[in-house]
Amino acid sequence: MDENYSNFIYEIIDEDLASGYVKEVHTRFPPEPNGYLHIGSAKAIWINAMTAQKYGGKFNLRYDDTNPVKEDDEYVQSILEELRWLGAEPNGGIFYGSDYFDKCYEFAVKLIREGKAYVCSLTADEMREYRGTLTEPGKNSPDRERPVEENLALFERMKNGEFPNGAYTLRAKIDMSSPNMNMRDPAIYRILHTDHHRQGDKWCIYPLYDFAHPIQDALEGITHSLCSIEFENHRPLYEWVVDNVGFPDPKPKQREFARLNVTYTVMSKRFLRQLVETGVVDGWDDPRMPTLCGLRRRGYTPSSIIEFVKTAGVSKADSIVDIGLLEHCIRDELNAAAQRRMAVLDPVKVTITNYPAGKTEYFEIANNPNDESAGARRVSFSRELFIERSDFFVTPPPKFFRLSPGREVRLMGAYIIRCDDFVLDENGEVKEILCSADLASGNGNPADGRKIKGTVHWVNAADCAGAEVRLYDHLLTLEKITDLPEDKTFGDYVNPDSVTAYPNAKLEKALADATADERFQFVRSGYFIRDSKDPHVFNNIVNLKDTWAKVNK
RNA sequence: UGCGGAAUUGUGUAAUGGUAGCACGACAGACUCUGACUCUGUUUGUCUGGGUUCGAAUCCUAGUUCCGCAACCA
Repeated sequence: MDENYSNFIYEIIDEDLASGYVKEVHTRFPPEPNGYLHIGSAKAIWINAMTAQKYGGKFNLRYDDTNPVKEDDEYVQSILEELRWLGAEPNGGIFYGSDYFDKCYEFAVKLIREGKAYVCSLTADEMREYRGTLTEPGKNSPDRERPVEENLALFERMKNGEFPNGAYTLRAKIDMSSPNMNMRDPAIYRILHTDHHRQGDKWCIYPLYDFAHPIQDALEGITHSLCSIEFENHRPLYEWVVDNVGFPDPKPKQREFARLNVTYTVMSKRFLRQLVETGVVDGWDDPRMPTLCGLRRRGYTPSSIIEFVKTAGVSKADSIVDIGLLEHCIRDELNAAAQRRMAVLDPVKVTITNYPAGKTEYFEIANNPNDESAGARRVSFSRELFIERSDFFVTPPPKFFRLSPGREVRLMGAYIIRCDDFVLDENGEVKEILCSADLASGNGNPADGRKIKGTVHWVNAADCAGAEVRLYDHLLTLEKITDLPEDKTFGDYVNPDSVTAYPNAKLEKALADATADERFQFVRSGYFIRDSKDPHVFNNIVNLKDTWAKVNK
């Protein structure tokens, strides 16, 4: 990797390498399979995968599946697919946290033997009470000094299923008066009589994140465990586990970076799930979702997402990156690579009065003006066409240089036409525009050398029967990201314009020149269709099917 | 009121004692078979107050603001 995205992460790695503490850098991406990956996940993936790549090391995928009540196989496959789609092949292997349950159990027993863990009978409420508060120290559990033999016996009985959920926990014996709440004798095992998506009913006790994660990292030989900032307070506990379980050097080291936030959307799986479950969106891959599968359907390429994450950068400061940057990244790429198609979204009829009825001719139009190798396509032309309603003004505003009475404009790739007249309907709306074409100039430049300032896109009316286009407007727009009152659902915070636009967005008369009967998803000239100050927004339409085929080889 | 983080232009991010740079956006101009793309140019920033220093975004000091932590979630 050529980019220096974060010195504060490289620093420790460079040191470890220089001192010889670490021979080969090994990172991991540890998603909990409890939902679909989103663009925030892409940041974590990129940081871990690219760090490994930069140092010529390894990168693991590890499903962090230690909580069977929240996880599901449904998500396991999608996570791997999306990792690969992003190009982050886990060259260090694919693992499951739950495959280390035996080891975790063994290490827990070891801690008990050494007097570093004890079985506690406090209820959840009592434990909270004993823990103290942010400003007051906690107090020791009455079970804290339970003899080792007793702890061992009790823990084994926990494992054997002799107790109901919540009856006991196994706790690390650290310091109930630590200013870091995570160090106040954290629970490391709990009883949970629930089948595991992978382990079935083998276990009824499950290790908690703070215990399982450092063990998983150490067992896989992870040298640098890069995670998001909310785990920074957990780092001392992470190190406590690694040290006290007694892993040999090089021990894994945790370092943290700020999560990715993007304007007008949220990453929280809890919220995203709510959108799916309440039917606000069609599913996790709804094009308005910030999930990777949603972005993929919307036409984002993996490279554009990586580019976005890379450009947004890495730091430890809270920030919200403008969605405009994401759009810039895809525009930049599609502008160079995507094939153009013309489509008229809000059509008004144009009749070429000096063109013979019944005649059809074809123009060759470049698929991508920036890329000759993309070739050209044949586009049919006849007496009746449609153009964009916004490309014609009866009384043009200043600096408008498209069509209006008496003015000339270029039909893209075809004739120059002049508006001679127009017909209004009973509501005073323009119903038809009557034009004459400069047939002598054809699709070339005018013979007399006059300059034609405007160019508009168009479609042959004959091609339009039955064409259907589906538009996906913005990503979900939210007014508030964090303050969600109890009595409100997530849907209450969705911009109604964005939501209602969706089911109504099938445009009956949308037209595509090349394959009029196919359904397209649209990107305009490499530009996503979204709110824009420019009225002339629907220009060249990118055929995403082709783009996908190209990008996904 | 405890602990741990973080504050650089509209947004994001560089610069570890030596000209505050880059990207996105915005604005202006050129170009153009779309006004897009491209090209050129411009504007705006070191949270605050002290201090050290020839020189401070950077070091010291006192504040301010924001984020995270009191699950048997991750």
